[in-house]
Amino acid sequence: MSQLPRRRVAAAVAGEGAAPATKEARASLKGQQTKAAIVDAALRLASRLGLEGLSIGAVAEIMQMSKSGVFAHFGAREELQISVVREHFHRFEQEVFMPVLALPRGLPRVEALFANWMKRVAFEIESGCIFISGAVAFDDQPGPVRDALAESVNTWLDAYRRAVLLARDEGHLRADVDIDQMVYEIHGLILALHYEARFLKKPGSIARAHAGFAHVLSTYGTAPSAAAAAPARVG
Amino acid sequence: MSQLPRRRVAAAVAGEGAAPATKEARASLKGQQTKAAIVDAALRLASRLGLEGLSIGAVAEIMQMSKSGVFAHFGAREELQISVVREHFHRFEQEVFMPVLALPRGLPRVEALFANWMKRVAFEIESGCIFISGAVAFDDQPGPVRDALAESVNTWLDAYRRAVLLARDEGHLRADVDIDQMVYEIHGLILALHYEARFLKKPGSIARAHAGFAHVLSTYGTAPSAAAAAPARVG
DNA sequence: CCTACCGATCGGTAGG
DNA sequence: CCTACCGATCGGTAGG
Repeated sequence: MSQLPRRRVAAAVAGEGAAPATKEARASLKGQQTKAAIVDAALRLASRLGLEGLSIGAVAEIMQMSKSGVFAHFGAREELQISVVREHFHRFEQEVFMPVLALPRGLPRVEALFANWMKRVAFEIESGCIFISGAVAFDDQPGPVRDALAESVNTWLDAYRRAVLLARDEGHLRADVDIDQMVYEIHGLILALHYEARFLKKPGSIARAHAGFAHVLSTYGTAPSAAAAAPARVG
Repeated sequence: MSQLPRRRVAAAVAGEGAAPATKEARASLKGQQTKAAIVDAALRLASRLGLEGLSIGAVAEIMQMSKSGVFAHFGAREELQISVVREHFHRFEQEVFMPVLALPRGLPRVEALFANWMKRVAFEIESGCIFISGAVAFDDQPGPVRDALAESVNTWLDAYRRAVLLARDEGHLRADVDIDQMVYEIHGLILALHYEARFLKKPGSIARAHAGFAHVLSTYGTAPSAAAAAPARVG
C-alpha cells in the first residue's frame, strides 16, 4: 500500500506548522497526528455501529493501516474506546456548552443549552449518538469504558443542572422548581427524539421535542412568554 | 451430559398434560416444548446482553444442548432473534395492555397503562429491556429483526395513542390535546427512567417518572385532581 | 438432536 | 509501524 494517503491524513489533522527541531520530536508529532486521525475515524465508526461494535480491524481498514499498527497506539481495544468517548465529550462540550457562556445567566442559557443540545441530537439522528448507544451497550458491563461514558454524561447533566439552578436563582423559574425533576423531563424529551426519529423514523419528532421544552417552561417558568404558552397542539 | 435436565425443562414449559395419541404427535409436542424453552432462555439472555449480543452458542450452553441442536430449531440466528422479539411483545401485551381493558375507557385506562408500563420498565432496570436496547442496536441495520422490533413498538405506542384519544373523546383531557405530543412526552419519561436508573444508577428516577406523568396530566387533563396538581417538587 | 467440521473475524502477541 | 501468527468464538453446514 502507498504511504502517501497516510501522510496526507496526518498533515490534515494538525496543519502544516513549523517543523520540529529534532528527529525525535518530528517522529513524536507524526505519532500524535496519526493517533488523532485514528480516533477521528474510530469516532465516526462508533457513532454508526456503537462503541461495542467498534473493532480495531475495521478502523485499520479505514486508515489503510495494519491491525497491529492501530493497536500499537492504544495497547488495548478498551483504550481506543475510551479515547473515542473523550473525543466525543470534547466536541459536545465545544458545540453545546461553551457557546452559551457568552449569554447572560438564567433562562437565556437554559434555552440556548437546550437549543444546542437539540441541534446536536438532530444531527445525530443520521449518524447515531454514542452517549445514547453507549449507555445501552455498557449499562450492565462494569469497567473503564463504562466509567468514562458515565463520567462524560454526568459532567454534562451536572452542567445543565447548574444552569437551571442559576435560572431559578435569577427568578426566571419558579422558586419551588425541583432541579433534578426539570432536567429529568428535558432529558426524556431528548431521548424520545433519538428513539422516535432515529429508530421509528416518525416524522415531526423534532417539533415535538421543542414543544415539549416549551411545555416544561410553561410549567416551571415565571415569565408568561409566547414560547411558554401551553403548547397543546403542534404543526 | 445427562438428558434429564432437558426433559425437566421441556415439561416445565407446557405442564404434564394428557399424552398425545401418536408417536409423531409426541415428538412434535416435545419439539415445541424445547423450542419454547430455548426462546425463554434466549429472551433472558437478550435482555441482559442485547439482541445483537445474543449468540446461539451461549443459548446452547444454558440449555445444555449443542450449538447445532439449538440452530436446528430456527434455521438462522435472525429467526431466533425474531422469536425473542415476538415473545417479549407477547409478555408485554399480557402484563401491560390486557389488564386495563377491564377498566372504563378514558383517563383510568391512560393512567393504568402508564402504571403498568412503569412497573415493567422498573423491573427491567435490573434485567434490561430489548425494546430499548434493540432500538439502539438496530436503528441503522435494516432487516427482519429491525422490522419485528419496530412493528412491536409501534403496535404498543398505537395502542397507547388510542387510549389517549378515547380519554380526549370522553372529555377527560382538553379538547385541543395533540395525541402524538402527549404520548411523545410520556415515552420520554419512560426512556429517561431506563437511562438514568439503569445506566447512571441515579436514585429517585422512578419518583421522577411518576411526577413527570402527573405534570403531563396537569397540563393536558381537565379534572383538577390531587395527582394532577403541578408537581414542582418531589420527595 | 448429535459430532465434526468450515471460513471469517475477533483481540492480542512476537519479533522486528 | 509492519508481517505473521495465536486461541477463541462466531454463524452456519454436512451427514447422520
